[in-house]
Amino acid sequence: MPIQNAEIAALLSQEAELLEIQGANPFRVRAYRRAAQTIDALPRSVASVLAAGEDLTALPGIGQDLASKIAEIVKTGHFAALDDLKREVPGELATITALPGIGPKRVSQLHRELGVRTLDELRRAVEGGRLHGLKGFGARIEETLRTALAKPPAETRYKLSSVEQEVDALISFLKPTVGGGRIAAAGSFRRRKDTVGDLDLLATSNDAAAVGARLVAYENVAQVVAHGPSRTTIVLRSGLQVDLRAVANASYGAALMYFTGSKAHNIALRKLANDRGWKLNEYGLFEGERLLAGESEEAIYQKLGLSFVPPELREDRGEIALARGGALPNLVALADIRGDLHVHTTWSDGTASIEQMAEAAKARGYEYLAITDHSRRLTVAHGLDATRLARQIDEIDRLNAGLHGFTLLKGVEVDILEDGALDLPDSILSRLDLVVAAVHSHFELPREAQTTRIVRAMDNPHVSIIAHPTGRLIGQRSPYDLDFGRIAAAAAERRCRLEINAAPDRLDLDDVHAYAAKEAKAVLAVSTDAHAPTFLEWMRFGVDQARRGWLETGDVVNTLPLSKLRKSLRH
DNA sequence: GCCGTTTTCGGCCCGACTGTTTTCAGTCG
Repeated sequence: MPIQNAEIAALLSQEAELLEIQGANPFRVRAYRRAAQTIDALPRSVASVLAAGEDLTALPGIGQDLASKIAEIVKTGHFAALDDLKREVPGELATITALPGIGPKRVSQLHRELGVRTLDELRRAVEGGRLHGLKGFGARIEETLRTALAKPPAETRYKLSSVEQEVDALISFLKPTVGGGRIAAAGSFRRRKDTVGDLDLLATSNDAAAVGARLVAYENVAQVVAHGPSRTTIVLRSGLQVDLRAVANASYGAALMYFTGSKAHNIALRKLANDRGWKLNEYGLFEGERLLAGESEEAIYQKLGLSFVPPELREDRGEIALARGGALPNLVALADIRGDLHVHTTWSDGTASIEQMAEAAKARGYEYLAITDHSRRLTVAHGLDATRLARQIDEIDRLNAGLHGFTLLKGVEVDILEDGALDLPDSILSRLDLVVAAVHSHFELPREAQTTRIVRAMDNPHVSIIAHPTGRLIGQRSPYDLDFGRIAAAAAERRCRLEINAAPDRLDLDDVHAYAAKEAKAVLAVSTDAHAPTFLEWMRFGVDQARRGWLETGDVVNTLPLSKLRKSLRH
């Protein structure tokens, strides 16, 4: 099986780690990191890009040298330069740099002077008091190490939806200290990434120190990592790290921009500033000492000759070049969504009646709502057989007669069986307005079989949408093995839509896949998969991911008004 | 190692905080 992008990226990252420990040119290290990031976010597999005879040097941050190294990895499955490097620098040293307070310099020193190569050896060195007298290692660092070694920090990311609750609580807690100033969440949270590693808060206040002091006093603080006059870092009991930065009002935009990131986007912007002989930092855009812009992000982008880049696009995936030409996509927004095309009711495993779901959808200002209960194979969810589905169709017809300015669409979420056949006969599917098809079993099929299975399901002309196409559950279940390029191309050909499932623990497709789907000219549907009326609110999480995938209204089928949606569904 | 509407060589984002030091290196974001 061809090597996956994530594996290539991991090899490049390892190379960067070891080069850094070795003391290599930091820009060379960065080049490997950047290449790893580019490959990781690439919508198509590198193997298929190469197979198509395309040139990797077209990708940002990949030149001749890296292109040939990546080609070597794809061809042989090995990275000779990394293997060589591992002979000079033990690969396990990289695990030690993950400890707080220990970076490449100290790890290299530990290796050089104490022969430490692994976490275990480090633990023995600390316990044996062998760090005493080591230059640059004082009592505090030793204590930090002792703590970290006893309980290694788990690399966890938190679901966007759960961080959102924490943000609301923190902001209302800190609000009293900012006076007339502002407070906002930035970082990957503001970029609406599906998961958040740590939370970045920004405040403007006349009394910056007071904001930090208040954060340290927050009841859920488990640890204060750093606490200075303008920056405070704490860890909450939940394990979530919170970084607070306070600046003056005149720097709000610059600080928001800096703290929103991404890091790669910032570096690219600062380089643009440099090219003009200016300097960009979290306090503003400067020509010498003179402030050119700083209070708003808009003004800074404008000065740099760019249109405003929505936070969701700030990943250095080509957005800066487009912003220079004023050619950024006009991203889909929550207000563009006219209905939900995937919800459940008490007819299967939902908790509310069709009427209650319709009521909630109407209250959201929707024009339509598709009722898509499970099919018979999903017995645990009381899936519908053809007979019950026929009764539900009659029930919806009856309800529609009493509704005004709002329409219930007749649908189903039909199981895709192991061989790609559907769980209900065409005779009943043909009576529906739309058919959502989904994989709920046999997640372990090999890539070829899984891909063919889903393409076969799309071969059925009744199938309108493939639900949660990769099957991932964030933090719980990996996506099943798929050739997503084939899925997206097949969807485009058959005019079958691919879903962005907005449920916070799915967000499936994710941003990168959504982008790839658009590239393949497939159309998407953003749906909540709500099993209760309140969960219709999840739509915004789906729209967030759609925006991160560069989608515009034309890419999302449920931005269409009802009449056009109906035409589209008929093909 | 990458990259060029000043450049194919010489740059490469920038600052806060900590700890261990007496002026700064390392780490982090």
